[in-house]
Amino acid sequence: MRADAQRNAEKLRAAAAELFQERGLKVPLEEIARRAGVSHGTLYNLFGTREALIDEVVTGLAADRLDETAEHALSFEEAREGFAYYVEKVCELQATDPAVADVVSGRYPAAECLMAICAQARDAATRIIERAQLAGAIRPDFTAEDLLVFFCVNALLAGAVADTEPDTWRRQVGFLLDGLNTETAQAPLSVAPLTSQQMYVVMGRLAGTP
Amino acid sequence: MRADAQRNAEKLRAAAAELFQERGLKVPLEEIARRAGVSHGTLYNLFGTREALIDEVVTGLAADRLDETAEHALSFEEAREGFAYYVEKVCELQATDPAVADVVSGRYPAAECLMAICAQARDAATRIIERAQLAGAIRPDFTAEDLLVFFCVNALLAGAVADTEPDTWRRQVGFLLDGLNTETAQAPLSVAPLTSQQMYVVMGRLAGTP
DNA sequence: AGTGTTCTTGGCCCTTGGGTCAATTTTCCG
DNA sequence: CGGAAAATTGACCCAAGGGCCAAGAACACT
Repeated sequence: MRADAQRNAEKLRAAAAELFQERGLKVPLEEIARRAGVSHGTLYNLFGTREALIDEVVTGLAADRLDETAEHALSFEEAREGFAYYVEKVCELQATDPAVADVVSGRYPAAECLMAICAQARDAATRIIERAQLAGAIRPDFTAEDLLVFFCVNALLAGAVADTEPDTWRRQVGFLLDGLNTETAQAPLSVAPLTSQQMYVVMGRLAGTP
Repeated sequence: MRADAQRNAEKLRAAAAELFQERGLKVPLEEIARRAGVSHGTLYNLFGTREALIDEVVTGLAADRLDETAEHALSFEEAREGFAYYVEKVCELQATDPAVADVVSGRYPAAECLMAICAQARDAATRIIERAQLAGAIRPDFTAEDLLVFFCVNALLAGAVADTEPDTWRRQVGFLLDGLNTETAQAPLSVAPLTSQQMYVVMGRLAGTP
């Protein structure tokens, strides 16, 4: 790869990272090219698809913060508090960074690294949920799939309110957390939980991958 | 208005009602015209905008069923049961009829009748919630705005799962209902409820009216 | 039936965004 | 420095949808 191409790729990665964080992963490629100061043809030359570009920058965008959050959640003495922390913190990350919202929502299933991070989030959720359930802190019929679907939905809500009421999503999170307590009346759920595959399908549709 | 124009308008209303129920209020106008057997130019002639067309058919599409649901909810002896019935039933209507989902979500704020129905739903929600709160059945900090926002979010979820897992939304509804019980631990909410105006803005954005 | 009014038609333009490609420019290396 | 190889450019194409409008068809009144 020639030196100028190398430089352009770097500029594009930087511009993409910025714009992804500002406006989410579906920002027009053309704008990324513009911010990088190259023509959009060059972007297609160097990366080919949006997914490839995502894969090169998304780790730095989201993985670290998500991992940290999960780790910290598991370090709480009280499993319930750890769980509540995890849910709120992930939602907060989504609300403050559209790129994280899109990553957690598994938008762009064709982006391998993205989906890896998404799967990782699912695993972390499983561990945190199971720990809380073993401690008798949250209802036993709540699954990681339920939580990830909730995250997707929260991403939409948080995105919708970002510039006017940036914190309303916290109310819905509050209702959810209270609905998961073991003490709650807990009318048994009438519907089976989603499988992992079903969850990915649902998330894809929620994110609008037609 | 000439007789043929009258006939065409009727055919268009019928086609619109059908397609709105099948695919939601944002179905391409061009398809409505095609199903009605006229050119899309005619549709623009007779109605001008999508909103005008919506206004002429939406009452029949949604108002009756929503009213009935609210009325029935208020006829329960137990306020809590009435409330739970209302939430589940509205969500079910949304899940089985994309047009209802769009109406409740207040998509197309420019459509007067639509917004009237939406406001009516909000009033009904207020009455049902207040009754349940007076009976001590649900938490006092839950507002009609919270519920309408939840409905919007549910509309998105239900739409996303309609053809594969048409009932998953019931799980999230179950969590919400359990989260609203008065017995629940009820960590106080950290965020103020939305005002009515704010709610409409949020709903508009959720529905994707840019 | 004639004739003026009203409707319909379908082609055309606009916008957004993804994607392609021939011609041009830049780089690199002998 | 010169020329081959590599990269860049920006014009162009496509698709979906909304919307406009001049020409022609249908209607209705006399």
